[in-house]
Amino acid sequence: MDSNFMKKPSKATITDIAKRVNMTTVTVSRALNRPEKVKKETLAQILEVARELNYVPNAFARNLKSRESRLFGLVTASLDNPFYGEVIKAITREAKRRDFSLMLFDTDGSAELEARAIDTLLSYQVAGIILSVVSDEDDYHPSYLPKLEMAGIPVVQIDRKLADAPFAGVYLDNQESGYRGISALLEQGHRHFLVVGGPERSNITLSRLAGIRRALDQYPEHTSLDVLHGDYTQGPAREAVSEYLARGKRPDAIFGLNLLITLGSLEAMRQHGVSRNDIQLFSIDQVPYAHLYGEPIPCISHDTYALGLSAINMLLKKIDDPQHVPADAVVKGQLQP
Amino acid sequence: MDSNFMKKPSKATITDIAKRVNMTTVTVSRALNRPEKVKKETLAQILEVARELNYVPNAFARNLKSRESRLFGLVTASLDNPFYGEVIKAITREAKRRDFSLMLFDTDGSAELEARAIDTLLSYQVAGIILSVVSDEDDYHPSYLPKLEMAGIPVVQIDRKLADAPFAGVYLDNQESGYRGISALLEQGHRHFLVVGGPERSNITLSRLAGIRRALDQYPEHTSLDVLHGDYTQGPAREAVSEYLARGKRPDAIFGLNLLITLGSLEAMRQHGVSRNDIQLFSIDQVPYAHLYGEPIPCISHDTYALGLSAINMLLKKIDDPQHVPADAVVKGQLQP
DNA sequence: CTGTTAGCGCTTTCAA
DNA sequence: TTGAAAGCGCTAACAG
Repeated sequence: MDSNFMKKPSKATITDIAKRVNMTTVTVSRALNRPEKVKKETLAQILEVARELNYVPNAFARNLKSRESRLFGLVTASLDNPFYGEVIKAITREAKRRDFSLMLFDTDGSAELEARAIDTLLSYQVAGIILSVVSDEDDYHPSYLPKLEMAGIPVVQIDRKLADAPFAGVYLDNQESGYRGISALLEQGHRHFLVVGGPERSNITLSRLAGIRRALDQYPEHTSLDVLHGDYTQGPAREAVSEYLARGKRPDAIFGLNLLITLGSLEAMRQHGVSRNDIQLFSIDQVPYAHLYGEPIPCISHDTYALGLSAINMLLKKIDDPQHVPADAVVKGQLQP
Repeated sequence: MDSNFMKKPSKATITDIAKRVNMTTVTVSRALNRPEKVKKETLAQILEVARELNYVPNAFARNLKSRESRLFGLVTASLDNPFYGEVIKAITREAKRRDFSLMLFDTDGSAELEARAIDTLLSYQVAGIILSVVSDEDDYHPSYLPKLEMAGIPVVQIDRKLADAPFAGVYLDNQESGYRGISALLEQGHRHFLVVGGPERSNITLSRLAGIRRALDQYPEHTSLDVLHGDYTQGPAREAVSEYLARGKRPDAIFGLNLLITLGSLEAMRQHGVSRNDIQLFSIDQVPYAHLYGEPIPCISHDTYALGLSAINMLLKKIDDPQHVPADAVVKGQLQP
């Protein structure tokens, strides 16, 4: 091929340092890792030369030998979904505290990219993985699963649950959120609902819908329910709702089963000149900054920072004690405002 | 097929594969990397065994030998700042396309964490770094700079420019944005302004202010300008503006020099019962979803996706052709609405 | 306190 | 088409 012209900016190694101080690499390695095991003067000398040469340890060499990495992997379908903002914050903070670094992957909703991400993470011998899969439908059986199980590294799932994976996870209280959301709307006097969810077979959507149906079934008065499905993103939700409104439908309230769906619904309402006085809007997940704009959108909000924290702590616990068998955790929602 | 009784799933290596097919590691390695250089049957055999054993290449061993990594580093002060959402999206997408993985660091505004992030990236022999530093003040001279230069790996800065670093970058058109923003407000008839910026000595803030002052100086009528400083985050901006309003000050318009500052200012206004009819609000950077809520906040918006794209492409070009000396790029703002 | 030896998993000549 | 030998940078185990 080509490009052997690339000058290799030969980085300083412990061998270079060793030569300069007339010691062996072993001593240099020790000086760098267990300073107390080296004579003070030697140590000082080595450290100085190291600094002089801008020495940076080679993580690859170190890991190859020690079989231990300080790396976590985080895989999500969309890093830019505000829902994950706080999650990521929590995870990076805790990882940092424990001196781990993070490798982030945005799978952009693609199962193939998800598989690639897992492969890469595995090849980097990560100490643990936090995983939010692209689909939580029952028939999603990612091909990497056997590999991942066999690798024997701790995995914690968040938000979306893989149907048949033996990993613990942190999830939302989906049924309950649906139940409480629709109940709040019922209390306000609304009777006719449009619920906009994710994919028809997504378990999260199914659970939330189950909660909603449970509340409606219990309710003594007559109610009605229409349901639209999308893919948890804004565009499809907007289109579906827009088409629905175009058909002249006017429910009392629209219940978006996640943040982006709600925003998409709101867009559709605006397109059709429908105000939030005409149709009440309700969301699962809080719309960022909404409170700054006047009328906030009522919702079941989730403490996503806590979710991230819980996940990373499960991972860390598992790493500290591999015997430990973590149990699933659930983050409960809170009715806003 | 034989079942697997191994309790400890020690990872398979090419040595394991080699044994199973009665070949050497060399052949296995070749089969995996240059399939065309291996006899078809051998290849098929090797690939099958590899799959059977759930083989995953060890990136560390590979890199140690080949001195070439498929890793990028991205360092920013706050991953959860919406400003970076699209930037990250663009970068992850392009990196993915070229089969690079991303290591993300959130320095949380701490110079020390920034230094650690760079060290880690260097130790992982990353192929390139995209860097948005914690401070763009002239006297910020991070200690890692010599190390980073010496490492000789491509670095592209974004948004915030390190005063004395020899790296190219992608920046915003700060002076111009200030100029155009205040001009828009002047045209609307506003004359008395409060500008809320970042740190007093931040070059970005200085540039934007310079643009603002230039416009005001040119303006024939009498105008006035107050300036408050914060740190580019929401809390301090809110406090500063709140205190300002508490003193009874009522400018015609408040100009927030970035998104979080504007949101903080808006919070302060709400605290003091000041509506956006009383005081016009203007921002640099677009407030996400604001248009969905009615009255959007007028602003100079920046195409942050383009910014990220530009940065990653500079990096890739530099990697493809190390001779290439990239020039700084500037992303221009756009007046909204 | 310091050195010797050995090897992690992989790739790279060079040779067959 | 395949293999033998060597070594990337580092650290563990055992001497001394």
